Amino acid sequence: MIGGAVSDKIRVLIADDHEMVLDVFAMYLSSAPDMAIATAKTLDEAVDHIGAEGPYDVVLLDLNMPGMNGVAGLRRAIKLNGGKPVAIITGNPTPRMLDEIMNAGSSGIVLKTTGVRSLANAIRFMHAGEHYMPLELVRERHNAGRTTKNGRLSDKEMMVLSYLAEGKQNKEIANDLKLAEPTIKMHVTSICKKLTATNRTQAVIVARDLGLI
Amino acid sequence: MIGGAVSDKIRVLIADDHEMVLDVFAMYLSSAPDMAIATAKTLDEAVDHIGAEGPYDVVLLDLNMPGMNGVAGLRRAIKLNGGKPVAIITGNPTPRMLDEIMNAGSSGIVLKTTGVRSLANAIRFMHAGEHYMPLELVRERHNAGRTTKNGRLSDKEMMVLSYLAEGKQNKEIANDLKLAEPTIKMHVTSICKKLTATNRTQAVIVARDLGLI
DNA sequence: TGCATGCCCATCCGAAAGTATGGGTCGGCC
DNA sequence: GGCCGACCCATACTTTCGGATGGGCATGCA
Repeated sequence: MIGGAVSDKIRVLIADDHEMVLDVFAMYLSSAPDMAIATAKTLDEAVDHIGAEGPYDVVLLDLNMPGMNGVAGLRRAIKLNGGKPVAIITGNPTPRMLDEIMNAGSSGIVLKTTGVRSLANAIRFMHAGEHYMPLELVRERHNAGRTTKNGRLSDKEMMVLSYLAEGKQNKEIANDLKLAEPTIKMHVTSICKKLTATNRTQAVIVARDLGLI
Repeated sequence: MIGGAVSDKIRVLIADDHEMVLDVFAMYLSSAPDMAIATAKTLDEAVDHIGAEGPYDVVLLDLNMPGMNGVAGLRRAIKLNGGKPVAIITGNPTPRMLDEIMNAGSSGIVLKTTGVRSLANAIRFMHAGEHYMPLELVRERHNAGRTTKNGRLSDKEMMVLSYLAEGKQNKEIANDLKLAEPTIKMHVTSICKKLTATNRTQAVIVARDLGLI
């Protein structure tokens, strides 16, 4: 902490629909004397807080909260908070989600798996203008999951899989990727084998359950 | 509480990969003088605990924890805990998950959205041999979600949708439901319309995102 | 050098999916 | 009674999928 009046607390807003998580935040962080905590249970509540109290020094949003709609809610909050840091707090983010979160302009990601102790440090870090991301995420960013018992998915296969996960059909995928349709079919076949799925729909289901997408 | 020596504490085991959640449990429940809390971060850890310490009076398991594999891990824990109550703790369970959890023989479901205060009561309740389930779940059990902007899904449609979500094909579904294949096709078409999906794969995706399944 | 692997493409085929049309029963509701 | 909606079925058609076969090209490794 660099000097400053006692009243210069970091104003933190935390929003999560898991009231238990909110409880622990309030409990633990109220013992950190340099922060003032506000909480919300939906994105709309959080937005109201920001509207009424002005931008917070740090905003933490749960990704699966009502009103979030994936990164759409994140973007909304970032716009509202006037340039001050907005971060995501979540459990097991998929690689895809990580990309979207960081591309949306988030100041960082806090994992619920990391314990409360590191949270105060993460908040101060982001308040200082840094981007916070746990090491294990950075390391596994590219190679997360993708290894299955039947071999690992190649880059192209991951690419095709992400289109499958949107319900696209082979012709569309071929157009988007500038490839021929048979090539896409081949990739889909390969993906299904590696995921032990019998068709594209099952492949998407398995991939989701595995956190591949 | 029915009499008993002071040393007759309820032995509780809580397993969740969100260390934050574990923290709050330890913090809050240690102030409940009639309980002794143990924690774990994976199903295997929890199993080890049970193996070493014998069955716990109440076991709480996170559904999305490493090693759980849906209800499979729940069944494993129930078998191990020798008839004493095993419950699930989770965020936003889908109707489908609720069915599976209760059919697997769980003693109840605790929502992370309900705050810590009710947790101690839930534990004592289940320790007394009762089945615990939050009211909002009981009420919305049958009618959860299913209403979309294009109308609500009928019972038959929900049934077919659940098969779609397993990647089954029309012929299989027809056999299982003792219906003709064209009928299934009709239902699938109807489902896709109501979910604004262009094919079965997309239907499964939006249904999942909506928590319909 | 040979060989495996990943990537790309073409053609062909049968099966499945999706769409359309038409017709039937049942129950609830005005 | 007439109407509507949910459910059931059949036939027929087009598109898409999944699988198989066969070929070419580049990379890297033994």
